[in-house]
Amino acid sequence: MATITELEGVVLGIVRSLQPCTAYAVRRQLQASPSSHWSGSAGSIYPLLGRLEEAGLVEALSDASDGRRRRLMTLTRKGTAALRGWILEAGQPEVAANVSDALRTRAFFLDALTAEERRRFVESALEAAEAFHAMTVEYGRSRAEDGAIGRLAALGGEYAAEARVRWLQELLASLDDEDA
Amino acid sequence: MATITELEGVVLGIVRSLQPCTAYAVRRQLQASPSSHWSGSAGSIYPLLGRLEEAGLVEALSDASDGRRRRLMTLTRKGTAALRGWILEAGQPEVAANVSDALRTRAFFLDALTAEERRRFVESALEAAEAFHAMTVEYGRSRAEDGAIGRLAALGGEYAAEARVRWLQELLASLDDEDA
DNA sequence: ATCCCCATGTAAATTGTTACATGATTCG
DNA sequence: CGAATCATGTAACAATTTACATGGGGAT
Repeated sequence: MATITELEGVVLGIVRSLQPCTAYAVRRQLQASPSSHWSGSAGSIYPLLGRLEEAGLVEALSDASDGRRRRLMTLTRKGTAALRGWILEAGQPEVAANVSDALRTRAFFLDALTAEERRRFVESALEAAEAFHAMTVEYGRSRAEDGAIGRLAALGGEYAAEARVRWLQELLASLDDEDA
Repeated sequence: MATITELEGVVLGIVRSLQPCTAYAVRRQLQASPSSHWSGSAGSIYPLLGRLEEAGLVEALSDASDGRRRRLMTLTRKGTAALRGWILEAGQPEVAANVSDALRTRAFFLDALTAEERRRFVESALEAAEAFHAMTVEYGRSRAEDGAIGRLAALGGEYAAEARVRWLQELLASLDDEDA
């Protein structure tokens, strides 16, 4: 069972939760996520689903009953197994280490700025982080409708967003100390 | 000033903090990060620094005084400006939304698993998340030597890792409730 | 009618990964 | 003297982004 990529895992998971569904519905779901890590562009999703189909992980059923041509996707048994395998990789150190945060990344280079710019950075980053946190909360609410697991999964994003706000507040406070 | 990519920003920042330094030193710095988001492979860094050089953001000084041929990189004034511009993008919503976490991503699809598998997922994920948290703490200690800003930046990663552990502990507890 | 959403795709360009290739130095 | 580390690169491949191209349905 050739290992699948992150995006492939996500797409399998979305297809399973919506099946039978169109590629377009998968894209919308991706775009609804507060994280912009994947664009959910047509150029990524259609070729990707084509690969999954060729590999026998999803099956498509063409339908044009209402004039609109569609391809309705479903996971095959093999696809379900691949999805489960991918989820259960979670114990591997590489998976736990696969994190990123563009805001935090920038903070590592703060000494390239003047004290004034630094303050501007932290203030605007804090604002953006708070707005993002609000988005994760909103997203959690929408996910809660899909059951307990959806809510719990979204909670992880809320906690992370919350932690980032707290961190930036402390950064701001320590800049104040510096000035004093 | 054409906007630069995330990895380009990071590389500019690292070069600035170590300059004059080799591409190899930049790679090591990237690889020392607890996050595996970028591999810091030769295949990414050498071409990237080539592009930055061509764009006039970094300058290279060839040196082979001790027999080992090296190219010592320095930021140009233009490179410093680009770095500052990149850092100060932090207020934009897209930057704050540019986050990812492979562990959390998988949790969204937990209902594809049986109750038993779910428990296995959370237990192994928690273990991996704790190990990762320990790595961030260790990393923070090493960064602290480079001054207050380095320590504060690393703290963001620690908080995020901490929040993830907390979240998984709650997930585990809610699975227990479910079983009972 | 016109605009927005549904729906499917392709093409070019960029970016990054793995693997390969080479060679000098340093440490045990 | 052999292994690890320093050091620089390239080649083939994979994956994704942006932009383009097309068309039907439903609402105002």
